[in-house]
Parts: sequence; C-alpha cells; structure tokens
Amino acid sequence: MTPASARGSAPPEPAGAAGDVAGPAPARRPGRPRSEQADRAILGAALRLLAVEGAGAFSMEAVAAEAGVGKTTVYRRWSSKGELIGAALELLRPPGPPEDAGSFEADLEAFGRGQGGRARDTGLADLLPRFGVAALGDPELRPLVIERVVGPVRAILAEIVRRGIDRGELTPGVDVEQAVDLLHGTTIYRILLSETDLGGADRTIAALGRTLREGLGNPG
Amino acid sequence: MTPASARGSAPPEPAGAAGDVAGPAPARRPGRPRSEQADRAILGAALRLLAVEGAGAFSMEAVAAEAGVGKTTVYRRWSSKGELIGAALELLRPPGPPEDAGSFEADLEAFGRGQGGRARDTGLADLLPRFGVAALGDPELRPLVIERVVGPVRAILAEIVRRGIDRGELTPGVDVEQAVDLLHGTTIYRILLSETDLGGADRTIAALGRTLREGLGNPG
DNA sequence: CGGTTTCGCTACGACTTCGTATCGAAACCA
DNA sequence: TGGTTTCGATACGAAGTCGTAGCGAAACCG
Repeated sequence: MTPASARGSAPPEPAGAAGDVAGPAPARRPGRPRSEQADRAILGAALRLLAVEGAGAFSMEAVAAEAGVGKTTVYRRWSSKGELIGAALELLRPPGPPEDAGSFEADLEAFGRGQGGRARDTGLADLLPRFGVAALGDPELRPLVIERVVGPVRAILAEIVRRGIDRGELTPGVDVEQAVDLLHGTTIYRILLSETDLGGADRTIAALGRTLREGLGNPG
Repeated sequence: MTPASARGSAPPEPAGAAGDVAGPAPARRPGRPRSEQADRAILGAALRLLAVEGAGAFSMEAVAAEAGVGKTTVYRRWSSKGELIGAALELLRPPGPPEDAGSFEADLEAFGRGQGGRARDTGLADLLPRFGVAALGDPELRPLVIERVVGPVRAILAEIVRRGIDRGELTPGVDVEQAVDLLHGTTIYRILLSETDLGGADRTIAALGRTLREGLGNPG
C-alpha cells in the first residue's frame, strides 16, 4: 500500500555495464548470483497482469505464479507491491532527447516509432501503454506515473512542437501546452479505448500531427 | 467479478414518476418501502470510493460503511460489485441529443456546461469523470463504460462536429471520428492528469474547440 | 571441500473480502 | 392488530492476500 518509495533495496544492477574503466571492482558478491531471467520474468508478469487483467487481479502471488517463480524471489527484489509496480513503471520512461527528424510530422513519427519499438524490444510490445493507463487510474500510483512517465513524454512532445514553431510549420502563437495536451491526450485516449492491437495507436500520432498542423499552422 | 449483467433484480423504481396516466396502478407493495436516501447514499459512496480511493479500496463493505448503511441494504439492491458499479455508471450517461447553440464553440460549451452541471446537481460534481476513468481502467468494466458512456458522448460530439461542417465552420473533408478523438481524448486526458478541481477540465472544451477549428477550418 | 547466496516450494498467522444468514426494530398497509 | 418488507448490526464460512519463515537443492567463489 505504500506508494513505492523506490528505495535502493536491491536494484538489479547489470554488474558490469559501465564498470569497464572507472571505479573500484564491481564487488563480486559471494554465493549464487541472482537470475536476470527471473528479473525479466517477474517484470513481464507484473506488466501483463496489471495491463491485461487489471488492478484487481494484481497480487504478488499472481505475479510469482505467472512468472513461474517463487514468492520469495519476488520479495527479495521488491519488498512490496508498490515497489514492484514502480520498477515496472521505469520501463515506460521515454528515452533521452529526440533527434531532429526534419519536420513536425517526421519528428512525431520518429517519436511514436521509438516508443513502440522500444516496447517491442522487451517482448511486451503493446502492454506498456495499457499498463501505464492502469497505473494512472490508481490514486496511489498516479503521482508517480505523472512524474516519471507523463512528464518526460510531455517534455519531448513540447520540444517537437517548439521545433515546429521554429521551422515555421506552426504559427508562433501556438499554445505549446495545449498542443501537447492534444497530442498526448488523444494518443492515450486511443490506447484506452482500443480493445486490441494497441501498437497502432502510437503509429497514428503522425497522422494526428498533420491534422493538427493544418489547424495550428498557417498555410496562408 | 461478473461484469454486471445489469439484471432487473430490483431497480430503484421511483414508483410514480411517469405513472400519472398510462398503465395499471404502480402496484404499491406491502411492507416498509425502500429508503431512497439509502439509494443515494450508496451510489454516492460508491462513486467517492472508486474515484478518490481507487479500485483497490473499493469493496462492498467499504461502500456500506461509507454510506452509513448495512451491508444487507447494499446487497438487496445490487447483488454484486459489478452491478453496483454498473448502476453508478448510469449517472455518467449523457443526456439526450444536444440543442443547436448556433456555433461550433457554443455547442461545445453548452455540452461541457451540461455535463458539469448535471454532475453538480447530484452533489458529486467533480467525482464523476474520475470515476469513469477509474472504471475505464478496469478490464472487466471497460466494455461497459465504452458502451454506456463513451459511445453516447462520442455520438454527441460527432453531431456537434457535423453541425460545424454543415455551418461551414469546419472544412467538409474533416475526419469526424478523428475530430471526436481529439475533443474527447484531450478532455479525458486533462481529467486524468488533474489532481484537483476536475470541474475545470470540462469547461475548457470550448477553448479546445477554437484551437481545433482554426486548424480544422479553412479561414482562407 | 566449506561458505554463501539464491533458487522454487510449502506453510504460516493475521487480515480482508465476498456473499449469506440471522437478529430485533422500524415502517408501511389492510 | 397482524402481515409484510426493509432497516442497521453482527456473525459466519470460504476464499484470497500480505509479508515472513523454513526447507532442501542449486549455483557460485576460494
């Protein structure tokens, strides 16, 4: 019930990801190492359960069973429900600043493809957005989702809108926040309503952008 | 867990609402009549709980306690969780066809005011949208919400968009469904993100309409 | 090999939830 | 008054959940 304070109890360190040159030795701990496969299985099960079955079906026991893992193995990594969800939420965090793709719609399409593609890499493709929405519906998790996911996504979209203004594709008077509301809101809305094939929702963001530009822009 | 088949087990009949002229006598039943105040208290408590505390805190016992009512009194009316939520959902159903307010933005503002005003009448003002979103996040309830709430609202918004086209405010080529996505999606998105004062979200729909019109319309 | 940690599994106590049953009291009608 | 239904309160069995603890086995290191 505690809102996932995200304490560093046991972050699944890659133990050697960037430890090539700097810092002391990765401090190889004695004993059997933690299974990274279990990490993935647990996170994946958590995602699947909350996204597909809903908050009602989300329990630590169900996660463990779905992941084919003992309950102990789950609690050793995340000591409560909130922490586990918080960790899974991290998968939704968008990547760094977007690269300039040349035009407003191209930027949007690149962003959409990046989001969808990243999700597809994890093998959980279409579950992530629904997962985010489900978490957003929970009053305890909402602040976390807004801070870690919605905020960063909005920042990226705002940057894309600002670029459009700089390029002269959008009129300078455009309300950036409102434009972001339209872009992100409509995308999430479609994810929310779609019963299947969530992947498509992201991809249509470019078409959305065109409609908005023809509105927000001044072709004359 | 059953998705609220909405059987007519005991619909809280006003018992005399439209029974002035037509039909046989309202069939006054013997015994103590059901308390309409209990009806309102239960529905209100259900709304409050799901909207404010979230799906996790929603239990029949919590509803009964919040309503200051015995559990029996709840189950006598709605025999399961799903049925109760389904009934509360009914409060979100938009009214009939909207009246022509003269312009696209006026139509939108009238619609927004109608939605907000109706909610305010029930004394539950800002809770209803959040309640809808919370219910939308539940896989079991989503189809119900879409059918009874989202669909009708979309129909109204589509009608408003079509009127805008007929009036020449919007270009004839406008994709009505996409425009509705933008209007409804952005509105729901704002409700979803707002931590407080949900009432404002509906009211800004007119401003949203203006932005869209300047995009969707052809001023040249 | 011993030492250490994680593995999956099972069981535990405390708690909550569901939906039902029972209780005496209250509210209505004939 | 008697008959009927609802009222709030309480208790119930069955089921699920949380987070912890113990088990023997496996996986690593020195």
